[in-house]
Amino acid sequence: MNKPETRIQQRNRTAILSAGLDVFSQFGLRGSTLDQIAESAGLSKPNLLYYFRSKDAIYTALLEKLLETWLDPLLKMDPQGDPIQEILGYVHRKLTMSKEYPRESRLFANEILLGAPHIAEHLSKDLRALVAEKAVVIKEWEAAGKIAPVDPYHLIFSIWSTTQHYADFDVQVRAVLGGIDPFDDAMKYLDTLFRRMLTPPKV
Amino acid sequence: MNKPETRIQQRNRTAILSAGLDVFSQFGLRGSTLDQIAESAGLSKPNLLYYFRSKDAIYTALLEKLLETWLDPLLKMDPQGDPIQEILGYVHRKLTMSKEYPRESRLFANEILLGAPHIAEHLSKDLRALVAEKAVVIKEWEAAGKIAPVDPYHLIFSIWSTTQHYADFDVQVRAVLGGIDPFDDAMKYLDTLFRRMLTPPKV
DNA sequence: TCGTGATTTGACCAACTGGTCAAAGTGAGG
DNA sequence: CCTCACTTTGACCAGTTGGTCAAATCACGA
Repeated sequence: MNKPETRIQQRNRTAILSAGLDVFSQFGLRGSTLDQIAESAGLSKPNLLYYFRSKDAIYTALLEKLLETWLDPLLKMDPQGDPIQEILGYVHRKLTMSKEYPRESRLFANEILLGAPHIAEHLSKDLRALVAEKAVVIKEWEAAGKIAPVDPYHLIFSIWSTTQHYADFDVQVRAVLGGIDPFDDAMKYLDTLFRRMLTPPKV
Repeated sequence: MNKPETRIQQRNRTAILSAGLDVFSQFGLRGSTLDQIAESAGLSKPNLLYYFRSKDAIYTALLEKLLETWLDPLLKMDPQGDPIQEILGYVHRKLTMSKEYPRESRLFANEILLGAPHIAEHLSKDLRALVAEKAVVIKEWEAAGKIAPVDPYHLIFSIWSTTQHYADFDVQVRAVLGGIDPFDDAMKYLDTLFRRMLTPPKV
């Protein structure tokens, strides 16, 4: 049923999504115009709309593609691994994503900040299920005495917030630090923070 | 020079700012229209513009008023107080603000996410100075052995991010938790998180 | 080389939106 | 009750923007 994509289609769709990511992450959905995206993609506006039905379609396609990538680090947290290493590894991966993919982080943040109208369902289904599953794992680690007692949901929220902060609030972080690159120190700090949080008290 | 405000001016300006906060925090600057704000304020559009020069003027006025309120909790951190109590008190106040003033938090978050074009200068002056000052205090507490060694800047970032997360990403938090009010558990969790982070190791 | 479907575009449109303005309405002090 | 400054508004405008369309151009297999 699905016709295979021609090389031109592939190239142009990719260019449009890339341009869309650039523009949407800077100005938000309502703040971005088709002309901006078209120019950034090196295409004419009608040509954009030949590949995507509407502005919203570009935005939605982008979000959906993004969601997988975004959940992947949590998915990779291994129930069989060493608990503290697994959680710290998750923090590490998440912070690295903030550094490597700040545009994606900001696009996502903007969507949620404005009420997540395009992905509400996804959040309350897939995301919720995934977090619930990992929360169980964390509770088991706790029961086994491998980590200190902790609310797994809020632990995850705090990992999300602290790591994404360096992408989403980048301007503020740099204003406060005066231009020093924050990521190295952030990694050390967050490692310490969650290590102290999770290390079981000596008996 | 400044004429005193009449009662009508006071009432209407207040109504406009309140409506602006409501609308801007939901849709962002570009996503909000004067008509929306006017309707929400119970005024006609030209009447809005009798009180504020432009849409941007409403937004800017709102941001400036907000900034004081926003920094106040950090300002109140007392160098003379008990270190751990002071920092945990700050966390507490900040989370309470997320609960009581989510619109303000989201408005602020949106501004920064989009590059903080209206308050960039403020961030790199006032905010930066305030944080630097408090960082010194925290370092002194550390030197006195009252708290565990910690990077004061990233400590503050992590307090901002974890507390504001409950306002800014409210939709996501509630989607994951399935409607349970997050704030009580969040308070317990964050108290634990920062207490474990800051409690000095036994010698 | 040709024909056909895929691709591209200039011209255009309707809706929306920020902002203006002249005129009408209103209320508090004299 | 009158006046004058303050307040309010309907009508309007110009720029922007998402989206359409018919016609032109291109690319590729036969």
